[in-house]
Amino acid sequence: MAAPDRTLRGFAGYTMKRAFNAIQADVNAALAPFGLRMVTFSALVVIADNPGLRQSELAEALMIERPNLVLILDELERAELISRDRAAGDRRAYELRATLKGGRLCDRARRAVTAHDARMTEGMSETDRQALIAALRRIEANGPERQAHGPDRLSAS
Amino acid sequence: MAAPDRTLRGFAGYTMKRAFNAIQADVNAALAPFGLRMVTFSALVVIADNPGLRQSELAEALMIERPNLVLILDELERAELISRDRAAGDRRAYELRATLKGGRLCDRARRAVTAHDARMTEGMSETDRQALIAALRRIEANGPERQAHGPDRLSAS
DNA sequence: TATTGTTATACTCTATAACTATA
DNA sequence: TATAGTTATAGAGTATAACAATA
Repeated sequence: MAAPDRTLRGFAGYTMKRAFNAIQADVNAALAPFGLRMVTFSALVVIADNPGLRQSELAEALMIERPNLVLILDELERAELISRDRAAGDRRAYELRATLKGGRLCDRARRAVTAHDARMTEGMSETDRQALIAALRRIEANGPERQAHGPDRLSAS
Repeated sequence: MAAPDRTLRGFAGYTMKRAFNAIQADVNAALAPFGLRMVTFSALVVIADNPGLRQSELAEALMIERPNLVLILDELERAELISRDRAAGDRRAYELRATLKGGRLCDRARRAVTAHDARMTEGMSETDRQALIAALRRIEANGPERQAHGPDRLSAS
């Protein structure tokens, strides 16, 4: 008998949801030894790559609502992986930086995630893997446009 | 300046999460006029394609835990899109079927989702689209093996 | 007045244990 | 004893409103 979900398999969304579930389970298992989850790893990498980044900039980069980012950063700060320092020019804001410990953990976790990524894309050529990422970015770009950061063009009701 | 998340962009998982978020928002918008969500649509399609399917079989096909499926089916049943009939041979089980109304709505919703899928993959060739789905299935297959449905081979602790 | 970070809160999704009725 | 469906519940993840401090 054919697979019960054969119709759904023709849709990119359904197949992507199943693939992402597999990825998420695997990457969280890969990150657990470091005390990280997918979202805390993502935040740590972006902070390490962009010293002095503000929380609101990080929230925008990761498409996380500001309130939800607070607990994520609390977790990283409690583990002494990042620091929140008052910004010099604007005393409302914090500048985020990875600590020495955070930078080291980030490097090790990155290698673990690189190995995880290779495991999940096993059997695909590097060209296929790049094509996959390009297709995913295309889909993201085709999605409903995010609210612009500039002055708003639509007057809401 | 480079994108703050440039490192993460090299990982399939991060880019897939963002692409899936875009897809989910768009498909739910496409399904809202039908009173459906992604998961209720998926359940309805599989039921329509497999008349007489049991709840546990549907749960396995969609990788939804049985308890979570109950409310989804309650919702479809309340909307008179599916029926739950006691199975003839096994009075514990229910046989799921789409009602006439459910079948019609399913057809219309499928067309809307097909249009949504085309919108999200706009700019990609049909070959690229098929390659994307193949890559996603490969990733799913590379994931942690699901528990087998046959006799278990591992004795749990 | 607007913005940064925060608190409180609510809603969805998901996972597990335990129950019932059947087998 | 095991299975199908159910109930209750708890944990994530995510979204919005409102606040204090600052601009």
